[in-house]
Amino acid sequence: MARVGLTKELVVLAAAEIADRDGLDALTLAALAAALGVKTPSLYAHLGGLDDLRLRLAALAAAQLGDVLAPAAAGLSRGEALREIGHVYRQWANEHPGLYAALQPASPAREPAAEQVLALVLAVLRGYGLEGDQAIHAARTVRAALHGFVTLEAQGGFGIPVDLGDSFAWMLAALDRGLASAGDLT
Amino acid sequence: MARVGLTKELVVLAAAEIADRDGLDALTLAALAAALGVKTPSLYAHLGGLDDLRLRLAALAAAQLGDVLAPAAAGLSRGEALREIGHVYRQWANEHPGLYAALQPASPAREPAAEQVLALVLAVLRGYGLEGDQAIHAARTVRAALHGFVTLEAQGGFGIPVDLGDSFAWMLAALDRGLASAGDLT
DNA sequence: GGCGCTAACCTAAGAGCCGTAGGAAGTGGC
DNA sequence: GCCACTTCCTACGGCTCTTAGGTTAGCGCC
Repeated sequence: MARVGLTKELVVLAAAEIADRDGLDALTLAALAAALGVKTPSLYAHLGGLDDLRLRLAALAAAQLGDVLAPAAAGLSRGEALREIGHVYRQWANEHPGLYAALQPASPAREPAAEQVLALVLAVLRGYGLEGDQAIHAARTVRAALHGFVTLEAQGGFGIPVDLGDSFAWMLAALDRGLASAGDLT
Repeated sequence: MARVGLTKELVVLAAAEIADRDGLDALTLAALAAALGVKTPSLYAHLGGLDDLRLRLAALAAAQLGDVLAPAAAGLSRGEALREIGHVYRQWANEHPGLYAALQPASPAREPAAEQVLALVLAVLRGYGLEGDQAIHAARTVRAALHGFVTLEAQGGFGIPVDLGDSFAWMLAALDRGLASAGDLT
């Protein structure tokens, strides 16, 4: 019986590929096992099951997203930083639809990366003069807008034939103005 | 064999109740049949199957959401209208998590209601002086923010103990300022 | 009032999914 | 060379949706 030589890492990476290529729903243990040249039960040597796989995938996704976002805003401030973060976020989500979908629902597995991203966003918001609860409200606003846009885009939720890149840039500009005026109000 | 006397409408309403109470994932044909006091295959007399049920649920959800949104902004303009629409949207989504989830992914079934809501939003945006592509960008911005916030809230994606209602109101205010300044720029 | 048709409901069965149990075979340490 | 460990297997159970085919309840019509 030819051994394939799987490891947890290989299994999760293969799962990520399936999720990104065929959609998160198409990621079944049967499909994953087939992609690895193995029978389904063999996966249980490396995984605790489907739920465990999903958690690992969420952790991988959170780490990857954190890694691409971390350097995005370096040396930039306010509008430029927001725009850069937004575009990197959207690009990563578009390139990794399966992994992005795996981030929901929130799970403890992505806590560390989530805090990293939050810290990054809060740093940018300080440039707008936003701190304390104001900064939390603003961070949630930015996150909701980015997540909402990217999610709707992935599902084909935007029907009208107007360029999505333009709309996204417009949204980031509007957010910039909204955050700037919030900072001025304090 | 006591007949239950099902109709398509009753079946879909029962499905909506299950989805809102137990989550959309818990809505299986077996669970639905059990709730109706019937065996699973009997549902196929009223439905085309699980996919068909989901489409009908999406249509029901779109119609309901359209109905609560339609009168929300009556007689109001700009900031007030945006705030009112936002709060009604969030409240409905919070009260009907299963139905709200059934709206995704986009399906032809919700087209009519979607256009109704879009027209409503565009009318509000005209108050900001936004028309044409600008209005489309703005409508997408508003939709992304609302959808993102509500979705993250439903999944418990906001971890920090700062009041969510305050954050939502803050977001709507920031959107108002962002849209207002966009109108000024034209 | 009784017949027949429609449709609502059933049982049975098949394919696919996840997950568990228990056994065989390859691989590294002594 | 042998033993222990790990990987991988077959076999099975229970759940899902779905189809096929048969039975029965109730309404319209003669």
